[in-house]
Amino acid sequence: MAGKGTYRTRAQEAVLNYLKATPGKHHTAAEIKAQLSAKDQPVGTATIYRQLERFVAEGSIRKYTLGPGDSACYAFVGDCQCNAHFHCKCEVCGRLIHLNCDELSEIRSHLLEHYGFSWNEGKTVFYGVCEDCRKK
Amino acid sequence: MAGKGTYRTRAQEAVLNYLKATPGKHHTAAEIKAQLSAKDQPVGTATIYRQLERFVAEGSIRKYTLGPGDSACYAFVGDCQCNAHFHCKCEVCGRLIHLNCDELSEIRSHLLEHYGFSWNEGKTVFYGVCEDCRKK
DNA sequence: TTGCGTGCAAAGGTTTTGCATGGCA
DNA sequence: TGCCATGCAAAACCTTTGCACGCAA
Repeated sequence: MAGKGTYRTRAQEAVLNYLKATPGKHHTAAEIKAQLSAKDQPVGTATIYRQLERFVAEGSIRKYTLGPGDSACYAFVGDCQCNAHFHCKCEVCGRLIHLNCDELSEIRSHLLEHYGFSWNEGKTVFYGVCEDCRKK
Repeated sequence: MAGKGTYRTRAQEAVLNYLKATPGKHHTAAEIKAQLSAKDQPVGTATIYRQLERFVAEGSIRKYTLGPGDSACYAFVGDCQCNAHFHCKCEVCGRLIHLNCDELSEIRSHLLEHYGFSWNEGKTVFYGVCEDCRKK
């Protein structure tokens, strides 16, 4: 009884390598499927979702959700200190911004102190509109 | 040619009044439909979505999206728009906590001022672990 | 009367699940 | 060989859209 996530398979590597090739850049499930097919490494839709789910749980990749009806985005997380800073995602151009900010760190203690909520900064994404897109 | 949003109808009032009854509290479209049916004021699903869309555009209510697959939430907004509404989702029990907190509102101006990032609070969810689950 | 609002049903899109087959160890 | 992983198809899910009828003004 090896348990889940034991085997290393072709489809598994294909998905992870694809995301690994562009760290920090986000891709939808449909996009991944299309790209892998173009590379002669076709992977079934269900498998892609299952792998993505696994990688997210492992912490190798991160999931960004925009809203119902829209598709979710996934991006590779390097061994970079992504857990130590904050992410802002632009809803217009899709850009992902990384911030190191002590003032925002205060939110953490505030939430814990006043609401008993232990904030996982690494998994939280601030959605909004970035400077460039706002100028237009 | 009166234009859209001209008529005041039974279904329209029913939806708005339901949300108005619990300001700040969030409800899904399905929940609204079920509750109105229970009140002998049944409203079609499509109509509910159409009304919600209108009220959101008008600014009377607010839409919160959690993620693809999940349903969107809608809540009545009082006259004070300074009081932002934040969401914390527990990764353990899945509970959604919504809080009004002026201190957190400062994040918004901070992000805008220092990074030119216009934060969409409604779409942002803080992930972490809630008080109850942390005690275990 | 005019034409907006409604309701039903069907479509649209993303994600999940069932089940038999294929592949890793 | 023993299971896990895969893939196809179908289901589940939320939301939107088309169309004819009803209702507000």
